[in-house]
Amino acid sequence: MGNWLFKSEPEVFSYADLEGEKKKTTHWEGVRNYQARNMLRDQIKLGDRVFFYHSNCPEPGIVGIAEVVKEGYPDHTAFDAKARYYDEKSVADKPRWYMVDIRAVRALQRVIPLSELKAQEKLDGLALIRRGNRLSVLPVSDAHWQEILALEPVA
DNA sequence: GCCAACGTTGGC
DNA sequence: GCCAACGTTGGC
Repeated sequence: MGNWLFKSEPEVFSYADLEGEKKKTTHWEGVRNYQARNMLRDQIKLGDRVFFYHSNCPEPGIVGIAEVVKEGYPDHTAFDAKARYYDEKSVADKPRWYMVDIRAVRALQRVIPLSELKAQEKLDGLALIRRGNRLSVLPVSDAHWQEILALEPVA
């Protein structure tokens, strides 16, 4: 089973928004980066776990857990000329962009802030805290997943 | 294929 | 708002 971290700007789509969706499920649309696309299309599998991360906000950090309920399929929002994520170079018979569906599992008891993740020696190598990594979809190793969850309990 | 210009991400 | 770190684009 794979572990991932998905970034979202809470002003655009927050973890609470995910919980408010029908069946607490959404399609992870709008990823327009080839590395992230490859993960969505090829590597992210049904049942994989996802940390939901809030970026570009007062307290960036991990706020919840979701799971993959549908594997990679074409991101149809790229086909719609009126949609925010329209890409004229992606067409239905040769889609350029992919997405998966995720469902909310639970909110964390507290936000685990980026600053705290950075301070953990045990999380060395975590893609999120490697210099300059701006991908919105990132892998998380089993060991790192466990280490992060171990940070959750409130003292 | 190189590389400068430009746009975006996202922490601070 | 600033700016570092990328990714993309397009001229050559």
